[in-house]
Amino acid sequence: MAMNTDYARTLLKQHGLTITEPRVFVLSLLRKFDTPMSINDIMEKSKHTIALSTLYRVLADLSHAKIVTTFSSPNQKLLVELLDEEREHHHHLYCESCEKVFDVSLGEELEGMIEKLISKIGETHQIDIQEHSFEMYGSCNNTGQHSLRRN
Amino acid sequence: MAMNTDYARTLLKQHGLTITEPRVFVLSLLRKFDTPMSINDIMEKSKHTIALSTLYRVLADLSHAKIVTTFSSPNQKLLVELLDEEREHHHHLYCESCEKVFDVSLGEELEGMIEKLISKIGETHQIDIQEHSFEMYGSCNNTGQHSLRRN
DNA sequence: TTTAAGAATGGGAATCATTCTCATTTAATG
DNA sequence: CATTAAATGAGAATGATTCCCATTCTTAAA
Repeated sequence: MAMNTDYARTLLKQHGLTITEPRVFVLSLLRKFDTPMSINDIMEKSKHTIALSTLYRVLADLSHAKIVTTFSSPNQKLLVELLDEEREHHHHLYCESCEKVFDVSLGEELEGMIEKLISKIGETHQIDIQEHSFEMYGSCNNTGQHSLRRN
Repeated sequence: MAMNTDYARTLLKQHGLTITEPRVFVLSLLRKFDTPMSINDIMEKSKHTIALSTLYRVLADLSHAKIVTTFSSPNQKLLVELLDEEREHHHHLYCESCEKVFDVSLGEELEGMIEKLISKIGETHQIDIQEHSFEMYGSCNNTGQHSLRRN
């Protein structure tokens, strides 16, 4: 899997993280597929050349540096996604039959309303609300069958 | 902890579930505190007289019967909440410093917009969206923590 | 370039939540 | 109260994540 590693190296440097093989691999992979990936996805793609414990540490580091975000799917699997500057604020739609995750943007109007609502709710509860997530769960017409793992 | 068990017994009967001590205890407890509770909360309140495996089974049963709902807090802890008919559709606000969970209603107008938006998104992605969740995360003072820990 | 010091890694053990197994107990029915 | 299926308790098994530590790699300075 020959990948261009410049993207990853630059990103790491920009965030003051040392450039190591596992970090570069993970970032390049996330960039290549440009979709949320699970621990297992990444392990498989690396052909298990990265230690599992290292992968967790790498994701924690990238997450703290705000290079990626992590969240969990309805079946509690950890998913990781790049957090580009250009990538706009979005939410997730899970298909529980084909097990895909789709990025969804709500659009300015609704996001604006939500923001306003959130600050009102924050005041009411005396809580500084830093984040919110909106997730949707559904199923496509692939009746209950899991799709073969995609590349 | 003397509790009135009529509520629980009636509820179980209504849903065709057998009336057993662990089920009655859990439902009475949820009713008494009327707030989302974790596995540990319930175990502590029961003074560990309920077996842990039983508690998981009871929650699974109650959940399938739609007597309760389960969801997880940002630190991946399972939370359980009663699902009354009267209890209106609501969302959750997590305070990550005091670790409380608040029920929040968005109000008719916004919920309506969201519903409309959801059906549009569903069409776009050819997915039948059955559920959605909207969650807010904040803190009442300033200490936060992520699910991926790194010291 | 070489090197020293700190940072990151690999591998495996430890931990934690959840599920499973099975022998025993209990609830519902008549 | 006897029968039968369902539920429970206890602990083992599983699976995900974190921890520990000896070894290796990165970086920055010499």
